[in-house]
Amino acid sequence: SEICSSVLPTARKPPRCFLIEVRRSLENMAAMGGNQRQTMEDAAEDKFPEGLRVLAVDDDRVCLKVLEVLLRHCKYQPTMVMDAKTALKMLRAGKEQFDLVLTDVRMPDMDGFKLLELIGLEMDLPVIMLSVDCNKKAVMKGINHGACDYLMKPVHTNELKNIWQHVESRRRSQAISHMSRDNDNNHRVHPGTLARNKDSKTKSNEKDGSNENKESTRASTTQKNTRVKWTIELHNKFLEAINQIGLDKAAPNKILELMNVDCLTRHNIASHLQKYRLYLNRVKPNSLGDASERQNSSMDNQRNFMHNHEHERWHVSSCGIPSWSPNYFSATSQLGQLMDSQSSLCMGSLIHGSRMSRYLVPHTLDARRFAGSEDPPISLDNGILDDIMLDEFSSYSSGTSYVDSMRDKLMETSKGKTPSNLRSYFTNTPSGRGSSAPTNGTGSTSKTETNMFNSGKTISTLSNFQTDGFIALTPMPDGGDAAGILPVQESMVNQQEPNDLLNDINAFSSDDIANLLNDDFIGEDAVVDG
DNA sequence: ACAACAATAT
DNA sequence: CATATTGTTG
Repeated sequence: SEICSSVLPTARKPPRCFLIEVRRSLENMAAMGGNQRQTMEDAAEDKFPEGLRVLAVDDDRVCLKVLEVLLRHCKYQPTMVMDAKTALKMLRAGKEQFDLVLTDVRMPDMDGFKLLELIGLEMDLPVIMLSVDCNKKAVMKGINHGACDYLMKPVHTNELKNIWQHVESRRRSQAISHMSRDNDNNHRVHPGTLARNKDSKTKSNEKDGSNENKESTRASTTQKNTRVKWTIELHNKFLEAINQIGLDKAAPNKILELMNVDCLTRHNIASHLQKYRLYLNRVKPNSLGDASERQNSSMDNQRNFMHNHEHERWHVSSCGIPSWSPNYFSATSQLGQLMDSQSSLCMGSLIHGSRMSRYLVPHTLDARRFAGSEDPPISLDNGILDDIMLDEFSSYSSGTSYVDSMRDKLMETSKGKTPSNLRSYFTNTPSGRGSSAPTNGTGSTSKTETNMFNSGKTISTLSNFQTDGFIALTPMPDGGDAAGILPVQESMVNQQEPNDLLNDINAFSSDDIANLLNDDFIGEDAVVDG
């Protein structure tokens, strides 16, 4: 009970027989995964923290040595590694099992945060950060990235003595989820007494037994249930496949073949396809049009299809942008299809245009490639986007940057349709920012954009800016609407996805907002790491 | 509590 | 394979 109260103070309300159940689950787990865990649970749970398998990473020899000594002093079973990549390799190889990872933050090559992130993506392991840097921002970064603790460097034994709690806590939450499933089964199949159930379990009976085996093996490998993240990239492949086959003929297996992505199964695709079809129905409930029409418009729809997804990591991550609930968009969608198709772009572009992209890597697939290639973790397969990215990073201030040209185009096409003061937004730099800032160009663009579309409303402060402005991007109250933008797309892009350009425009604005917010609210360059 | 997503069951 | 249900997450 002591543990319960200290480790799980905020846990969801515990089921009735919480303690009993937890204990039972733990016993089960120990029994099942015995091969791998013999070291402890099996033997005696009371001296649990002993032998905790800790993987410690630090590039500094001395620190590492000290750490090792301390860890041993705590009777853990430490494995020391000098760099993150090796650590990752070991974890991936899965040859040795670990209960916890302890990593320094500042390391050459791959830093602790990256390691943390990859571990979070690929496996279910508590990670504790170590650093001399005790400023709040750094700590927050660690926490945001999913670290379960952040210890200041020089580390003391007392601190290390406690780290096992994280392991236990995690294990426990696993146990709880198993437990609830067990409960369900029990209630459904035979509402017998607890004792009886326990008996039946030890006998390892047919149905329940197999189930549990599956679960426990999975749990014992410490691999997460591979949950596929349908990133933009993946989804694009998916769409490509569907377009080749034809929506009506598209079936999971065929799609799988065409997509040629090794981390996907037929089921994954089936699931996604299901969601996709539901989505299409939602957007176009009465689409009785012929195939070709459907194809074309599906192109549009597909863009917004993805936009609900990846927000989980996204808002947590760099830039400190407040999260826009994806629902925000859908909730407002009474405004109609037009908005529907455009609003999505915002989200999509957020993902494309900003550094966030690195969170969107389909995990199993290319964590490897990802880890190997240092800088831009993914290459967006779309040429335009690459260009944008380049522009974004290399030629901000140049007079011929993409931004500038876009601004010009926008100016041109929107002449006369927008209030006269619009022009000033294009030419003047936003008041808050120094005119020498490299992001200047984009800054003004975004401001322009939002203001343009918002011309009817008032945006008085930046804080309104981020929400109001974004929504305002889409619904254009009068006939002036997209007309100002679409022609531009056509003239500049001859790709199959004219919306990409629009997308990219938004990408800038989103990124800008990020920057603006950063500068104005956070003051320093937030969490963005090189 | 709820919605969206993805896995899993039918 | 399509569809329904379940589990997980934010």
